[in-house]
Amino acid sequence: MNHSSPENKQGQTEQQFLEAYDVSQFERPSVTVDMLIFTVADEEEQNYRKLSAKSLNILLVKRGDHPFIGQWALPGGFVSPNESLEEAAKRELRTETNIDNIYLEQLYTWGEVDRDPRTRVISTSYMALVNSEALEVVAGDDAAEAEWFQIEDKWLRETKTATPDGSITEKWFELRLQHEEVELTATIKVTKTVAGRIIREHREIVEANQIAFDHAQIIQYALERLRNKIEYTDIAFALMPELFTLTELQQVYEVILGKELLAAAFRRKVADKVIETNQFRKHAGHRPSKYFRFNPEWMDQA
Amino acid sequence: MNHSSPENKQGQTEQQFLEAYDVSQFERPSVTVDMLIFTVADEEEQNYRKLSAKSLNILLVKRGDHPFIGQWALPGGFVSPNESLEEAAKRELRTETNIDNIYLEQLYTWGEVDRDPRTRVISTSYMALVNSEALEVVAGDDAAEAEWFQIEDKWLRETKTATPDGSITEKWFELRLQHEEVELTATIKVTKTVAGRIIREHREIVEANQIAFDHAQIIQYALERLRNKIEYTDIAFALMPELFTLTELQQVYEVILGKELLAAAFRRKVADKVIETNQFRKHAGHRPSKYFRFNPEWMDQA
DNA sequence: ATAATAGTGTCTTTGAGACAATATGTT
DNA sequence: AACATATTGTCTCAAAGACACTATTAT
Repeated sequence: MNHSSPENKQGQTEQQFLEAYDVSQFERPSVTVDMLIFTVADEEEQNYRKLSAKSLNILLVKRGDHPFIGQWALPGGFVSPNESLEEAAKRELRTETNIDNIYLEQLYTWGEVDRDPRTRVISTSYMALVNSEALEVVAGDDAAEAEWFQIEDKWLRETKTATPDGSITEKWFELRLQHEEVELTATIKVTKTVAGRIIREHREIVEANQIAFDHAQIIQYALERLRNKIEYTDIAFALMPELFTLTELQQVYEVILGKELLAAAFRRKVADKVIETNQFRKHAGHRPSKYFRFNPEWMDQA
Repeated sequence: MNHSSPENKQGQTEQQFLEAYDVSQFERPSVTVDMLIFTVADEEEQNYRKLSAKSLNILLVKRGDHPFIGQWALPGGFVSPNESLEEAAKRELRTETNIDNIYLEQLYTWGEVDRDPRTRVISTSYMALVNSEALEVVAGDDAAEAEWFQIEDKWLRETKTATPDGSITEKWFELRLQHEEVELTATIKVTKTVAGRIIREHREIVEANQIAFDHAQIIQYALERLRNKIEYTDIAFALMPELFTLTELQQVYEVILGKELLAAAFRRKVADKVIETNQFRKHAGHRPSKYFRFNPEWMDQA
């Protein structure tokens, strides 16, 4: 990359320009990262031989200061001047989970002017997926309380209105986050506008109980992304331990998609993505199931 | 949302806290938006009865000042304190195209520490799609030169290396942007790492000629997103004029996907998404083709 | 008449859904 | 033996790919 010799209209070379550049000439917002750390966990054990159900969980921290004091929020923090966004995300992840090498993906950047009452804050959200065995490793040295909340994202209702050149579809979802006795809820409205050939989507919090900032909205967005991506990528395996049965894998798909799948078709679909081992999950009160591992040779659309 | 009464450890109510909040306590980066404005245009007319080929184009502006003076960059600018990210993107769009109601989607936020030599700049990129009829409406009052560059994204080569618990796949792409006599090129390396069950992707500029900042990388990322999304959403129609023939629609898919499609299958696939009109495209030296329009009632996975 | 595209019919292949049938350790 | 799940086989249906065939204009 050569960009040295020429001068600008003020007759400055690039070096002169950069030396004279006044960093403070524009007002700048604060920038933070928010972490959506998901895992799939077993729910309480049932009667003696049934399989335990799975649930999708997200890590939240209790706010110890204003604003939204006492409410629950996504873990996160400010991006320092000398670290990239992704480095900041990884740093937050380490602080919260002590786990290092896990799936991390940038989700979206939230930039509404008044999303934080303190000052202008622009926040980039990252989604991390950790496998259920890591679930115990909660919260590092951080003073804040951190807990796993069980997620339920319930479709409530939908309206569709005609407009001159298209339509507006509004969908309401109820997000319910639960940890022991604590239950957080929020209602989110997703608006899809078709005008001419142009489709737009907009997300908005109708009501939030004990969920800080716009985080209910962010969580609901992440859930939708997760549901989409699990269908055409291999992220599901990031939620699995090293060895797993195909039924466990299927349960993970089911809890994320929110619907039941047929075992036969499911097994056909994942057949290429897993490698059979010769170990078995035993002592379960029924036929033992074979353990599989992820097949790293598998490549989507290779 | 109630968050009023309680006090924090310093005994402040929320109101007291907010009044005392020192905005300047953290160093803050600059935040910008970068616009990826795409359109599909006819290439020069061929011999008397052949169809004209289509090409994918992107709008770039020539830099009039350091850094990267004289090179070409994505249009964009700083986000002001009183506008949201999306508002900033729309404002930039208006400045560059004078078009208002077009497809706009947030793509990704780029946060490497040294991506701008002036100061720490975090940039959120937005992708806009404009229909070919709007192509003439280039560059508003902005002093900068703005031009449409024809895009070619060529796969160069690929290497795959085994690691203890997975593999590393590197793909090289050559991005070539052309406007009349001006030709910009860049080589981008996309690295896909499989380690255990975790897959990561990383993008990096190997070499860039006359493309400013990390913008070659951003463009290549946008192209990949565009290729993906055209397969499972209706964004293609945002690139079409009000009325279009099915062959034109197919050409748009082909130029974005970079491969030829079979007409019969293509027509079946889009059949539900379009509405037949009774107008025809004539005087073409061959059988006239029927004009269609987008069917706004169509809903993916309704 | 001919070039060149528009548009349809149909055979094959592939993959998903449905569901029946078989297999097997634990209590 | 009975339970509860594991695993496979097969029929059906829908969508995609391949390709041949028919239709229609301007020159």
